Amino acid sequence: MEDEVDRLVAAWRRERPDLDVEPLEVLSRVSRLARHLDRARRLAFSEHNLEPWEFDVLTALRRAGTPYQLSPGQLLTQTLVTSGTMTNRIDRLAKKGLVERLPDPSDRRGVLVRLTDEGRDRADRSLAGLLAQERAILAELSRAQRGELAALLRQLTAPFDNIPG
Amino acid sequence: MEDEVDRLVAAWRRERPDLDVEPLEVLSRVSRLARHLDRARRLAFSEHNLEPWEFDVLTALRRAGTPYQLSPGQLLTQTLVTSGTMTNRIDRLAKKGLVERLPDPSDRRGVLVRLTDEGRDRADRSLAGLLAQERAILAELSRAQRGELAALLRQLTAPFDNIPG
DNA sequence: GTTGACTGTCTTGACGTCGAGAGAGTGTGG
DNA sequence: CCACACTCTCTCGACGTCAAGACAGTCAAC
Repeated sequence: MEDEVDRLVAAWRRERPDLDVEPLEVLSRVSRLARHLDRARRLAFSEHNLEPWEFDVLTALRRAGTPYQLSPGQLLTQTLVTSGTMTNRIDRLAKKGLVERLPDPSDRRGVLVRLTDEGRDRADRSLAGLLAQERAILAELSRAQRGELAALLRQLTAPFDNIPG
Repeated sequence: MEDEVDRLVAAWRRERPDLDVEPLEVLSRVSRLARHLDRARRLAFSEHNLEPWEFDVLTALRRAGTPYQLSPGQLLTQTLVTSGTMTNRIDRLAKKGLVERLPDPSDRRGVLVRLTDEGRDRADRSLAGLLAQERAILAELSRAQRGELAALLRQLTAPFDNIPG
């Protein structure tokens, strides 16, 4: 089955036969698929009255385990946003009663963001919804193919995640 | 090599052993990698004084071939943005002299967006830069692996690209 | 020809993100 | 113990995106 990137690559080969556009076969697909996923997630979360960015923060805290708290800095590296954005997100989530800010007892510059009980419930319920949706998207592939795909992607993400950049 | 998604999945297995989080192995990596790619592209384009969104529009027109023109609607499907966003992008590119708006001779509702000579040069020059950067990122994989990865991703993107959604 | 559904583009207002930098606090080397 | 470089969070203004809807134009059925 052909996709939009096949058409894109064919067009470049016609217009710029002097260039090797093979990299686009992988990375343009990654970018476009991510964009489609964003849209699908937005739709799935709207049933739970959650925005994708809210999900990202709440689940990062949920994953941390009891007592469900992380510093803003730790949340940054997990969600790949800037510090200004995270301050804003925490403000809005706190106003909705899903998280609360506590002073970090061991560093007076620092802050700890803690999930409230309601925040924890919202995180748990929306995760199940997300997984159902993602399973449907991945039904195109066999279990073995999904494993291969995950392994190949890991090779590309690992350098970004480990060499801090 | 471990990546952030490995840590994320391990955390869920500890916190929610009742759930099957296998889908995250693939789709969280796609989302995170796309985010890293965005940042890298922004950096690469800044050498050419171009924003990623400008690149997306200019190259879509460049790929169309002589006379380098497409309707706003065609640009929408290629760039996955909404119509309001595209209107705004075209306005800004027109103000910079990289594209111009022409009335569509065959449909008076319609508009054609055409690349100017300078727009074309910018598209061509920045594409080469992007490809170089992407080649570096993909050097982690063998040629055969890149082919496999592209094929697996195509299976996931094709439904989105073909069933209009 | 008119009607009515549809299409293509643009307008508007709200929202979220970013980049740059400020301010408070830490901790190490001299 | 003091300076200085560094870390952490927050502030601010500019910007780009989105969703919803307005509006003009098209086209097929009658």
